[in-house]
Amino acid sequence: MRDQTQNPKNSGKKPTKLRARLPRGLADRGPAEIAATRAMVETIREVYERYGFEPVETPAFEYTDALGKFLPDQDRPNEGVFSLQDDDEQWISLRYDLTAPLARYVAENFDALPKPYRSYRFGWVFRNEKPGPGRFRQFMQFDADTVGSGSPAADAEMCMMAADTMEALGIPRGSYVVKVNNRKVLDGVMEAIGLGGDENAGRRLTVLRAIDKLDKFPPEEIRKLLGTGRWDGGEEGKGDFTKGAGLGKAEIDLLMNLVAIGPVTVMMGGASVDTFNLGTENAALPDNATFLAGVSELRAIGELVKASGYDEDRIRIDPSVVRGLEYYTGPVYEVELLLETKDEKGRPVRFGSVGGGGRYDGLVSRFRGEPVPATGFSIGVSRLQAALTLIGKLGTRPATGPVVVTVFDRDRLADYQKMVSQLRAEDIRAELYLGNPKNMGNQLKYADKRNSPCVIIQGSDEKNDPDGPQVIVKDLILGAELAALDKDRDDYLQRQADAQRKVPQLGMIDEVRRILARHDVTWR
RNA sequence: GCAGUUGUAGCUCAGUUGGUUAGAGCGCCUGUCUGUGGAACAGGAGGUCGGUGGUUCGAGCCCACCCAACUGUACCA
Repeated sequence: MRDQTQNPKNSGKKPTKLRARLPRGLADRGPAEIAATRAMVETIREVYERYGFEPVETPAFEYTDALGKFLPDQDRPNEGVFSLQDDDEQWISLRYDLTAPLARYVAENFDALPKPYRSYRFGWVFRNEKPGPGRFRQFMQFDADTVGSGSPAADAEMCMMAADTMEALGIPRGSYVVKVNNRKVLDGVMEAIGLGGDENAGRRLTVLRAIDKLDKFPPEEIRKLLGTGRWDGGEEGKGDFTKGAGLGKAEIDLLMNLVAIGPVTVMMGGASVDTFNLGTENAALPDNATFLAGVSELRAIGELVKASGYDEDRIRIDPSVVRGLEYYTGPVYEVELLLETKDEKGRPVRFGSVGGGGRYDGLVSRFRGEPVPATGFSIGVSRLQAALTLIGKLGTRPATGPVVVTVFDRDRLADYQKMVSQLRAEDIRAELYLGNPKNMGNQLKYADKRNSPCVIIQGSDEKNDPDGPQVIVKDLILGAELAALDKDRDDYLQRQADAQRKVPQLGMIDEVRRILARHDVTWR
């Protein structure tokens, strides 16, 4: 190749630029999102503190075996989680939730902690899965857990706190619901229809997965999943086939009856065996010990929340709630947003679950020889934030930028810098224009992009004003409104006068304050 | 993972039956503008046409494979 500078156009190979790009399922976050997250986290934190929980944080990495079932095998060490091998060849993984690390922390510090131990924490968690709309490979959760109490009061408290948190975040009563179920209820029913025992563990899992999809598919599709299986192409042989649980019609009827009351209000405090719609087929069920234990635990929770004044408009029993399949052992809860809205294409969007939790009595015990009951609740901060933004509960208005002091005469930089300092001393966000000051237009464009409330200008005319040094304070927000306005003469002239005022330099701070107050700018 | 759809400028998209040097709008940069952003006008930068190979005198267009994104589905502690 010859001299490339002579013919840059046809010289062929340009040095290949590195393409700036982000791995899929991850997202950058700008000032508006960061501010929104901060506000949400602070609100949630206040509620959790009020309930007596204290903060504790654990790192993003844990030994893989401490996280649970994912012991990486050689072929797919990163299935589901992000894992890597440490110097000493031990596998460590990025946490995929905040519960398993807490269990490790509690077990490791068991003797020093007060029991029951009540703590909260928020942070990023990571899942190596296919991302989708609203599903990321890094997202934020906010958890609260009570370790060392098997009392239904601990579970009831989680439900009430979930409800309080939703309302603190501005979601009106009736626009959310905390749904409560007990794993033992479904386990008991499955035992009663002959799915008990280790040899049926796989089928039980299939049943739970099918029931968990009730909010996604109509009942007839769920029946297919409970029976022989389902084609996702809509008809036989089309698309992917999901193998079913292989249940007969009578068993499917029983399960569907039980679960069908899902959306129906069940009186809290009145939960009994009769509450559950079991049909007439299976008289043996009310004798099943697991089922009865589940019902009795639900009743206990129901009575507690009822006594505290939380009615069915906030907390309900819903036998269709399944939640995580791995470690929940008893009560499970789920917070669902009932709001609907439209996406940018006008299609209805349902937010569904924005949080959940349950009792995980086995998780801490794994590390210790003794039983350690625990219950916890987790809010999907990222998902809830997306929902709140969409329904307009979180401001999407970009944060107001700093006051920009423009540079008119290059050799008077020191004067301008001094003005900046004066503003900062008064707790006003301010900065000197640091770009090329050759014309005023560029400086105003910059301030405009920064969302500045106003700019300060001082040229020689103002500096040498017969009435003493003056500055021009230009209100950019008002100026923007002015540009959009229809020309109603008097109004226009009045606003124009307000939008840019010449004031004595000594009155600069006051004038800036006036503008900040006019537009309600606080930078908080 | 499986299935379907789609890949052309930073963004949204044109691009004829395969035919010279691939276009538009918006955005970006520069100038008109050594005293004013959101306006106007003029100019400019920016493309391995997702990648590789093939068919052809000739491929953005046809074929094969690969990659990525989107949608559904599976998994989801």
